[in-house]
Amino acid sequence: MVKTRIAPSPTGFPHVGTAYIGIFSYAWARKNGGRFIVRIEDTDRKRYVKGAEEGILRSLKWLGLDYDEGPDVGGPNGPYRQSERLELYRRYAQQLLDAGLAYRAFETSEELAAIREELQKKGLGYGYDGRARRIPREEAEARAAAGEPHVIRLKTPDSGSTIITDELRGNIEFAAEEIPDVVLLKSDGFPTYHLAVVVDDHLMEVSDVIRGEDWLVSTPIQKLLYQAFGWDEPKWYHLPLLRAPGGAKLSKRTGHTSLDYYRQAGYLPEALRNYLATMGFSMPDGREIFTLQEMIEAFSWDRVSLGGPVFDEEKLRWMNGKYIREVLSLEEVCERLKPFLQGAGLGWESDAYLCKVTEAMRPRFETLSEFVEKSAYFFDENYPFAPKAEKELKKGLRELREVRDILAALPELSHEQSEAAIKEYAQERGLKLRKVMQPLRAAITGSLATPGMYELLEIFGKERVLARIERALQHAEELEDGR
RNA sequence: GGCCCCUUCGACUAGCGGUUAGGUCACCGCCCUUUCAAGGCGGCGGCACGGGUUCGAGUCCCGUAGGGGUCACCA
Repeated sequence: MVKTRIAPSPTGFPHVGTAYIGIFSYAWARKNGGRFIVRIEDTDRKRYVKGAEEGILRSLKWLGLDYDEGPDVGGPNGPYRQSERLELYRRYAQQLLDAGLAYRAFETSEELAAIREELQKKGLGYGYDGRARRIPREEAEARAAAGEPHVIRLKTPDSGSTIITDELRGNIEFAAEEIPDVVLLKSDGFPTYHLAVVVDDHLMEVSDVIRGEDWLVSTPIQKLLYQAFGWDEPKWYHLPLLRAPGGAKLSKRTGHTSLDYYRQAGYLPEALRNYLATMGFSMPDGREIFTLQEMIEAFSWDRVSLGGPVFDEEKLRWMNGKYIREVLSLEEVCERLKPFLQGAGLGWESDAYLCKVTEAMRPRFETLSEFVEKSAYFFDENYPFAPKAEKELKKGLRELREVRDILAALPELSHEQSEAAIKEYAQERGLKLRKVMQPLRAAITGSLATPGMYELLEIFGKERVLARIERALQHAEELEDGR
């Protein structure tokens, strides 16, 4: 059975990179009718951030990546939090020690720094020369028994090479000199990534490891570990890393990397997930808007490209707008807008009203928060007047008063009736339509960028329109006086 | 710097030996139009470079360059 996992570290906010890898892991598992699991890699006590795990799990769910096993849902191979599996790692480290495949090392961090520097001078790329291998077994055990702080290191080959198979790139060969005797168990008794990931992936029966390319060069270490334990290694897939505009790895400095940001900015999880999927994956028919389900159906590794994709928020915005105006139903969009309106302290008289406004605004906003920014005048009678709107008001006072009377004479401001009346008025007076529309628009919205006038009139209704015009007229007078 | 990976328009990508190198975002123009959008139509723009292999290379091989990753008791 195909089993994939996402293994985030709770060291901060939920990262888009986690979601990106998660989407591919999820798709591959579902494609094969397999399982997708979440494991929390919290073995670094220094970098642990309280609440980070919750944020990550919430984000995965938000994106629709439901997992079959995880720290909060359990599963047959738990616990799914590495900090709760320490005994396991110690036991397996001991096993390697007993087999002579690992050894205890007693250098302090200062000594290691010195060794590293020395090796650096000799032009060697990494930081430990394996000197503790020479400590006799009995002596090492005695020192350990006496409580001397130490780590356990993997004994890697002195010569030859290790060849790994990356499913996306083929065989990659690493010379023995490139594979250091890495630490497996730290002096605090916690495992390092290498030990923990191998033990857990094996015990949790992960068959396909899908992760970021930054892990590629550490794969031989893990392969060696699988061999040391006598276990079958999983298939390895290394996805290119997301880049920031300019090419550097996406980071806090170069762009928005927190999933919380995207949620708060009013991006839809469907759109973000869709956009992330296009970072490396493409549909056979070239379509860019597709559901998770459609991705799963069409998914194939030879449709995945290996160049590091640049994350372009501009295009994400476009895609989000596309979802708002073409993918989600109008009712769905209205629902999603509610928390954003509430967050801005705006209320709406009824769902029907909110939906009418949303319908009119639909082609005019690309994120949910943008709707709030551009639509406040629909939800507040004391809307402000933009400078440009004030200018239109002053220029068109006469037309505004006249059109007010025209509208006041109508029984109701339906699209059809308003249009007929306004057009007739403009024609009789020989006015360009915009000469009457712009002052009216400025008056009833305080803005010059709005939906069509007849929709506005219908949405507000006669009473509110007339009240708004009066208020604008008054505002214009105050402007005159102030001058 | 050593090692490893990657390389098609500014960005995301299609292409899997024979294509006028296609699509999307962005940008520009036109249309629609009461404003702003959306939408429609059109345009700009690319196979990093050099060698091979081949009747024929964006597609295969080698080299160079560029970009990225990695060299922790972090993941």
